Amino acid sequence: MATRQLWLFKTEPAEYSIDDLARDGCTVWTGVRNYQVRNLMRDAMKRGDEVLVYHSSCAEPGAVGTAIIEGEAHPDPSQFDPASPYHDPGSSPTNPRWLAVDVAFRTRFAEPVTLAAMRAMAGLAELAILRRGNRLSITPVTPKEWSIIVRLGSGV
DNA sequence: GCCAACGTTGGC
DNA sequence: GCCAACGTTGGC
Repeated sequence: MATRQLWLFKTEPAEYSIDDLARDGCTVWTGVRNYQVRNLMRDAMKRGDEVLVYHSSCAEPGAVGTAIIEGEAHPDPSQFDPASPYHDPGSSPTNPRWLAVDVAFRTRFAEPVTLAAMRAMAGLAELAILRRGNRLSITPVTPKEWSIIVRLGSGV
């Protein structure tokens, strides 16, 4: 079995929250419009990779649960939809510019792991989203970081 | 290819 | 709403 990779996905809960994902069970993670993130999805993300779901741009930013990648990256349908805020008139179905992955709900943390709590953990000093100026909506997570955050989320 | 202007992100 | 940080755009 290939090595399992771990990721952190940011989402604005006003737009799509962990509760929405729990309700839907599975969703197409659309709207990535950054080339670095697209390349991560295309080149590094695999079925079975696990995801920390993080709420950003909200009253209490933090990690709120986990999910799993259901398959390889595929063209993001929202880029072709003129009614979508993610519509990209410069992209065409024969040469799609943007990709999406399918993500399935796994767990909702008993306690949200707030940004402040993560900053307070020495073991998370290198976590990508805590680094100054980080703006990527998807970043890799190490197994050690994953276990710290999941343990905090379990309320232990 | 440089780089200034502009737009976006996201915490506070 | 402010602002730092960074990506993208477009004139040259």
